[in-house]
Formats: sequence, C-alpha cells, structure tokens
Amino acid sequence: MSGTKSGTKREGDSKAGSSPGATRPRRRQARGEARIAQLLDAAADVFSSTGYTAASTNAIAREAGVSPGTLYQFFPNKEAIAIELGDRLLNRWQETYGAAFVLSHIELPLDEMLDAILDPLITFNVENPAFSVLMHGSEIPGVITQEHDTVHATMLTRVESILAGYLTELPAGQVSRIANMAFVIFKTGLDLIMAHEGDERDAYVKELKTILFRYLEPLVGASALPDSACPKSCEA
Amino acid sequence: MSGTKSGTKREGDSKAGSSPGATRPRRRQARGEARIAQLLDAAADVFSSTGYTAASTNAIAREAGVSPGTLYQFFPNKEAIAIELGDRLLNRWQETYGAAFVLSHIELPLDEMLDAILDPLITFNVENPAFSVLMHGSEIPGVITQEHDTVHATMLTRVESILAGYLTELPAGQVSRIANMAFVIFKTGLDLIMAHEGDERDAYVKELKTILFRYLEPLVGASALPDSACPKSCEA
Amino acid sequence: MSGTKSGTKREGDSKAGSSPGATRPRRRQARGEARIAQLLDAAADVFSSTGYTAASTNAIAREAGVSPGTLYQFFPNKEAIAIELGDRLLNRWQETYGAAFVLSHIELPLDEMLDAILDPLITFNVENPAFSVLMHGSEIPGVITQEHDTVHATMLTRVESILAGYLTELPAGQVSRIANMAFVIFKTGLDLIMAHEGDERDAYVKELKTILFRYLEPLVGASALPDSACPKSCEA
Amino acid sequence: MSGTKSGTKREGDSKAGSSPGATRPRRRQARGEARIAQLLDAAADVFSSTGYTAASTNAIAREAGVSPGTLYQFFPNKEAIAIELGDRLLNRWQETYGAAFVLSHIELPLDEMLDAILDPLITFNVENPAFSVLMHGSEIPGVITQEHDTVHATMLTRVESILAGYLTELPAGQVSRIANMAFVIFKTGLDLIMAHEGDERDAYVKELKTILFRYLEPLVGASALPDSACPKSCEA
DNA sequence: GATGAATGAGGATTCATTCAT
DNA sequence: TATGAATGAATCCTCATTCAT
Repeated sequence: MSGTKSGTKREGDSKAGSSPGATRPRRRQARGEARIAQLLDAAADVFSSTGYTAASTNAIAREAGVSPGTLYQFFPNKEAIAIELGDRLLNRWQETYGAAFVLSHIELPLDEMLDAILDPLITFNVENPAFSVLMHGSEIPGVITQEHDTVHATMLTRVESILAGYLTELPAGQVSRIANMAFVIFKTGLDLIMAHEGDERDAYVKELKTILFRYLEPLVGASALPDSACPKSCEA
Repeated sequence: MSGTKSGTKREGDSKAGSSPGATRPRRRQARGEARIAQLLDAAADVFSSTGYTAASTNAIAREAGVSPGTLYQFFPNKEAIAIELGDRLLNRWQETYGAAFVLSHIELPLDEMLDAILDPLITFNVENPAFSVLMHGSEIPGVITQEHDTVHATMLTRVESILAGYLTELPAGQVSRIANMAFVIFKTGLDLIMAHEGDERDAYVKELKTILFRYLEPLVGASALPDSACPKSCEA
Repeated sequence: MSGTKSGTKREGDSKAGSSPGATRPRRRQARGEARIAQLLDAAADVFSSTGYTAASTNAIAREAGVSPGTLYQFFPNKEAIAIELGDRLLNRWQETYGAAFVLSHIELPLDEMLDAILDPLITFNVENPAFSVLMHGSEIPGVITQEHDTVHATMLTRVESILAGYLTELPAGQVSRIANMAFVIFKTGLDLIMAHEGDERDAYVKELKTILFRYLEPLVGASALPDSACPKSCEA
Repeated sequence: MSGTKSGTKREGDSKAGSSPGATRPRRRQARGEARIAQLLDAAADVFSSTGYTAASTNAIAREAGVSPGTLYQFFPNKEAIAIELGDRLLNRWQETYGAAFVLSHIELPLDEMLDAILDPLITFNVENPAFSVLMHGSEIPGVITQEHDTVHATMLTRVESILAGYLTELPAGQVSRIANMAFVIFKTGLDLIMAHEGDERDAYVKELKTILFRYLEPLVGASALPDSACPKSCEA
C-alpha cells in the first residue's frame, strides 16, 4: 500500500501532505484511495476476463459500481488504469513474496532457485489473473506499445538480473536474449497453467519448471553442473 | 484436409460442372477470385499489424481498396476471413514445405528433426506474418474461441503427432501436455524471432531450437540419449 | 396468363409480336416470361414471409435462384415487383373465381352473396398469401403510398361496386365509406383467419361472415329484410 | 399491471430512497428524465410517421435532437423504446380515461358501453398516433413478435374482459375469438378514422360503432335484445 | 439476357472521453 | 468528488441498385 505511485493524475492533489493541515486532505485522499482501489479491482476483473483491448472503461466503472465520470476523475484514460494496476500488482507481489527474494537466491542452485521463484509467482498470478494479462505486453505480438508495459518491462528486468547471477560466463547480449526467452516461456507456460486446474495444472507447472531448468542448466556458471538435478519434481 | 476451397460463397452457381474444367462459370469467378485474394492479402496485413481483435472489416476493405460491401460479398464476417486466410496459409505452407515433411522426419534424430521443421516454419512465418497471428488462438489466453482456431488446432495436432513419434515411452496424456508446451514455446519464441532482425533474429532462432532440444531430448525414445548433441548450432 | 401487364419494363421488348418474325422474339419472350414468373413466385414467398418492407431484392433474387442483376433486368425496383405481382395475382383471382363473379351475384341475397364472394377469396388468399400482403396497402396505416397499392385499390373498387348493388338507398359517399369499412374488416379478418388453422380457422371464417352480414344487412335495399338470416353458417 | 416504471436504466442509483421523496438522486435524473421524454416523443413521431420497422434509432435520435449515443444511454435498443413508449401511453391512457372505466360499464347497455369506451379511446389515439402503431402488433401479420406487443396484448386482454361481462352465455373459447375479432375491427376502423378528418372522420367513427354494435348485440346476455337499439347515433 | 462484382449510404450499436451539475 | 448525461466517431453489417463482362 505504501509506494503507490498513482502518477497518472492530472495535477491537483499531488504529494499534498508536506504542508500543515495534512489531515483533512488525508481524509479526502482516503476516500480517493478507496475509489482507486475499487476501480483497480474492477479493472483487474475486467482485464482478466476480457483482456485489455476488449475491456471498456464503462465496464470497469460499472463493475466498480461508480459512474464513468468518477473513473476519469482518477485516471486520464484506459491505459493509465492498466499502468496503475500494474504498479500495484508489482508492488503487491514484491511485498508478499518478493522482498525476501530480490536480494537472495543467488546462492541457491538453479533448481531450488526456480522453485523459489516460480512457485510464488505462479500462485500470485493465479490469485491475481490480471497480472498475467499485464505481463504480456501489448496484445499484438512483437509490438511494444510503450503503454502499460511496465509490468512486462519490470518483470523482464527482474528475470534478467536474476539470470545474470547464474549465467556469469556469458556476454551481456546473450544473457539478455536468454532472459527474454526464459521470460516469454514463463509467460506462455503460465497461460497454460492457468488454463488448467487441479492435477493437470500441477503437471503443467512441473513441465514449465523442467523446460526452464533444462534450458538454463547447461548455461549456468562454469557450465559445470555435474549432478544435473531437475527442480524438486522433474519427472524422467 | 488439404484442398479446402473458398467455401464462403452462397451456393447458387452449381451444376456448371457437367464437363470437366468448365470454363463458363469460371470467367465470372476470375474477378471475384482476385478480389478474394486481394481481400485476404489485406486481411493478412491488417491482422499482422493490429492483431485479430483490433482488425476491423472496414480497415481490411480499405486496405484492399474496396468498399465494405464488397468485402461482405465474399465473407459473411470477420471470422470467416480469418478462417479462409488460415486455410490458405495452412495450404500454402503444406504445399511449399510441408508435403515432404509430414511423412518423413520420424527417422531423423531430434536435432535434425528440429532443424528440418523449424527452419522452414520460421521462414514461412516471416514471409507470412499473419500466420503467426492465427496460430495464436484467441487473444484472451485460456479461452479457445472455436472460431478461427483451425490454424492453431491444426498446428498443435501436427506437433503432437510428430512428437508422438519421438516420445514413444510416454503415456498419451503426457505427450499431449508436452506437445502443448512445445507448441506455445514455439509460438512465443517465434514472436521474439519475428520481432528482431538480422543476427539478433538468428540468435533467437538458435535459442529457440536449443530450448526445444533440451526440453525434448531427455524424453526421447528409451530416454537413452548418450551423446546428447544440440541441434546444428547449439552454443555452449 | 393472358392480360399480364408487366408494364414496368424499361423499354425494349414491349408488345413485340405484331410484326413478322414474331416467333424468335417469342421464344426470347418465353424465357423472359419464365424468369419473370420465377421472380414473382420468389417475391410472393418472400413478401408473405417477411412483409414488403423487410423483403430485400437480394433475397428475392436468391429465392428465385438468379442473380440480383437478373432481377433488375426485369424490374426497375422493388416496388415494380410488388406491382407486377399484384397485377398477376389480381388476374389469377379473376380468372379462377372472379370471371363468373363480377357480373352476377347482384341477384343473390346478402348472405349468399357473402358466401359466394368470401369463400373463394379466402381460399385464394390462403393459397396465395402474398395477395393479402399486397391487399394491405402500405405497411404504415393511413398512408397511401401510391406504390403497389393497385391490389388494394382494385379490390376496394370491387367491393364498392358490389356493395353499390345492395346499398341502393344510400348516397355515394356513404356507400364508399361502408365499402372502406367492409374492406378493412375483411382484410383484418383475413389476417386472423390465416393466422389460424383447422377448426379455429373455420370458426374465424364464420365470425367474419357474421360481422359483415350483420353490418350490411340492415342497410340493404329498402332495409326490408324481414327474416334476417345469417349466411350459411351463422351460429347463435 | 398499472404503474410500470421506466425500467430501462442500469441499476446503480438505488438506496437513495431512505427518506421519502429524496431529492438528491432526483436532480441528476431530471435531465435524463427529460431526455427520455424527449426521446419517446421523438420515437412516437417517427413510429407514427414511418411505422415501427422503418423507424431507425438514428432517426429517432435526430428527431430528438440528440446524438445516437445519447439514445443508447437510455435505451438498449429500438424495441426497448417501443416497449417504454407503449408502457407510457398505456399508463397515460389509463390515467386519463381509464381509471373510472375499468371497473364500471358493465351495467351499461351495449350501445352506451361502446360510446363510453370508444370515444375516449379514439380521442386518445388521435392525440397519440403512436399508440395505434403499437396496438398493431408486429407488422407482418400473423406473427406475434413477443416484443413490444405489450400494448397489443394489454388492449386485447382489456377487450376480452369487457366483452366477457356481456357475452355471458358463450363459452370462453368463443368469447376469446369474438374479442380478437372485435379488437382487430377496432384497430382497422381506427386507422380509417385517423386517416380522415372532420365530418368524414366522425362518419367513420359512427360506422365503426355501428359495426361493433351490430356484431355484438345479438350475442349479448340471453340473446334477448328485443328493441335492438344502435349506439347513440346509429343511422338507418 | 445473365452473371456476379461493386458500391456507398445507412442502420444498429459501442466506447473512450468530456461536461454540466 | 461524484454523477450521469452527452458526444461522435467507429464498428459490423445490409441493401437497393448499377456495372462490366
């Protein structure tokens, strides 16, 4: 909840609170924050059930139980909603699982690292399906629509920096490429996972880990991974 | 499966085929056939530059240089365009690279098989970017919109049947899962490939092959792949 | 079949046949006549199942199994089709039941006259549902759209002239009014009749006759109709 | 049955009725309520001048002086407009003439009842020509398009229940048939009335009453109507 | 004559966004 | 703030009609 940027507001309220009398604006802010949360929750629902393009601002407002006008009081346009939602989800992720994670893991062997990263991330996506919608950049592949791609970009960066800790022998360009690949694999794998349930879902999770492990393992460190173990559950 | 015709015409003309290669009804069709091709080309353009959902029939007509009415003379709706375009691309692919391919390859070692399949397929997609748009099913992930998903379904089936020849030890359910995974990996990898050019593109191609090889190789045959070679160009 | 006007043609073929060499044009005419009949049959179908306004020329052409262009080779527009169809149905009616009928009946008592007129007319409408569509003038009531209202006008005139033979004591204006009333009653009654089947239909027929009989009977001749009998089947 | 509300609004506003006559949510509605009235007036105009089918939502919006979008803010489609308009007209009729009417009249002799019912109803239709458009159900006869036929259905029910009070000797099925007949006669008669003006209109009114009286009178009560009088003004 | 292609205006409907209150 | 009204361009699609062959 801290660290929310909400940076897309027109002008008005920005960073009010440094000056005295901060309490009254606070309360207003509070109502506003509630509205924003409401709207973002609605947007998450709508995005995840119809996709970004098909999501209409009217639908979001309706889902949030407010008028379209109210929505535009907080967001200048549809994209800003996606951006803010992405920010919040990113934060929520970091707060929930990420904090501990960003720093460490580098010591972990690849398989454990994959477990440590993928499991919470998958869980988070299952619980916040909008996240996966936003992780996919624009719906038209290959086109980076400078829009709500913060989630995409942030996650990619994260992946890259994590991998950089493992692929120490490789030149930056190649690490970047591998990170891109690993990330898109994760994203589609995730779609497949989320499209299934129960045992089938679990099986897809296992499969995804296997793929990534086998892809990355030979590249790790001095490429010397003698007892190349699969992650926790790598079936023959 | 091959030889799909336009199929979207009303009915009517019929009975004009008493003699083989009847030319009378053809002459009329000529202009129409040309228009259809024109429209499908336009649709391919529009689909690949905006995606299926965002593609408007008016935009397709405009791109084709005809009026909206003309488009609807040949296609009852946007989906029919996608379906027909998919059919044509599928056919074109099969005619160009596929014929020789469907039957054989089973004898090839995995790495050669990947080269043999992926290279032409990537080339084909680069030359026909709409194909990759159609290969991705519906844009909202997890939802199979039985619509224009023929391309998706056909390709997936193909992948499955090819893999079945390699993953002889595995139960059907798992083969299916692996095929799904391999296919989505291919699709996203392809997006990444198409989003780049020149050496970078080549590098991504190599990367994609590596991923698939490493994923599948341990699963092949008796799982006994002693000298696990990468495809042609598997870099350390 | 004689007496067809087909008067809406552009120019061309009109009344060719008076000059020698009539046979060849005849044959052409024959094909043309067949097409026209085909188109009018189709139009009758479409009109009676969707109404005039909703009927599309394309639908008529399709139903006739010809191209739109062909339709317009014979009729300058949709209305002309209705007009010609009306003419033909009017003629068909006259030929079938009407010939004998126009002249006589005046001697018949009202009830018998109603039977003699209504029964064949109802039968004819049941067999040619388009007739009733055309009998109703324009679909927007109260507006006489100089269009295909020939059927309407002709039938009304017919009604008027028949009634004039019975309502000998009344001034013209009133006869006209009564004819109008009787005619619209007939038309709606007919709709009701055609909307039902079997016994229910028969019951509605009886009801319609009753209405008209009771309406007209007091007005007949010297208004001296002592034993005011209902038509054949006037139930208590 | 009475008291039908607008009903076409989303939902939302709600809970604004804790205190009676809450004014807050009303003020917003004021403009909207006015627009709705405006749109319905426009719809009435358009419906009565072109008929329901030919009436376009764009035409209605234009007539109302608003943009198409505004129309759709209040009505989801053309039919909803017809329904709401029908409801309003039905209510208006009931409020104006109907209240006193529904209950009583049963004691009146047939001729007075006809006067008592038809006169106000005709006046109302003359003042609200759209009412007659809606009273006619679907424009293609014989087809009940469950749509905006509330007016049709309601009026028919009314007719039926009134007649049931007079036709006490007849079985239900027959009363229903007679009601149907009487109603369609009224509707067409009304069209004829509305298509004329001044004395001619009055004459048609008289004629319509005569028809209905003569149709129904023999069926009334014990069928014993000795001195069969016409309504107020039954001319020889 | 016949065909089928072509047109373009028009119809219903949606939607991101703005405005008055 | 919040509302809901307002907009108008854009969407998909239809239809009467015309034109080239």
